[in-house]
Amino acid sequence: MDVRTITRCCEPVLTAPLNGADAEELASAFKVLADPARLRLMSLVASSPSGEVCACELVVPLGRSQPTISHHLTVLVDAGLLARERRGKWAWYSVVPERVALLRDALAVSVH
Amino acid sequence: MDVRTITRCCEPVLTAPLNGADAEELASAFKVLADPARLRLMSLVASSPSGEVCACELVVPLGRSQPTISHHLTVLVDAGLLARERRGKWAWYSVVPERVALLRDALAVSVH
DNA sequence: GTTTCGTATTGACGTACATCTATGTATCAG
DNA sequence: CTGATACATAGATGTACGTCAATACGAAAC
Repeated sequence: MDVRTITRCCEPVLTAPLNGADAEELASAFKVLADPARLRLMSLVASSPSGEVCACELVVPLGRSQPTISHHLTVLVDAGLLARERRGKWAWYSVVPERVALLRDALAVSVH
Repeated sequence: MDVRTITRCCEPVLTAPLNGADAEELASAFKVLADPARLRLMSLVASSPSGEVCACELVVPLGRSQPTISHHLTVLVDAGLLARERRGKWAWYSVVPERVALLRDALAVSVH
């Protein structure tokens, strides 16, 4: 998903019927979160005191190969959930809270 | 996912590091929402004035076969997101807002 | 009982994707 | 320049799952 759509994604699921396009977009967003490795990466980055984590600190705790971690981090960055900043040889990642909040708001419950 | 776990699922993603088991559980929950057909079903049921919808009203708007709709509805029920009630030949579905709220709360953002 | 209708299940097929190994790219040290 | 380090990319493989046609199940009508 294009990060530039961050201000408009996503329509609430539970207030009005979703059309096909909005459903595809929102499903793609949830698909990024629908993986245990990516959820753990999000939580590790978010729970860091400094708010950012070097990729080198993420391989061991997840117990996956370095390419796999790199792949998941790229997916999260492409989805706008993480921000990547390169410093020399290292890549530092931080959570984009506005993006998470948008997905959260998509699950707003309307009381009947 | 077992509906009986409704009161404990899920750990917040962004406040503390997720262990493997919690990550698996939460990923399974999001996986249910990571499908456009299921999101549209949720929105159609939720936006019904009466709060419940007959399965017979859900096939045409989604443009999929009846078995496919039935499959998705079963997935949503098994995940605790929808409740099914049979009345004679018909099956009526309603949203379980507490369950949606739990997933929503799992995306709570902790401000640094 | 028989038929009809609404829904659920089964089995098959194709696609998507998580993961790995191997390799490429970029940066720093010497 | 050379080697080492950190990360990304490419290609391959196995599994998961969305979808359908066909069938089974169950309830109501006659």
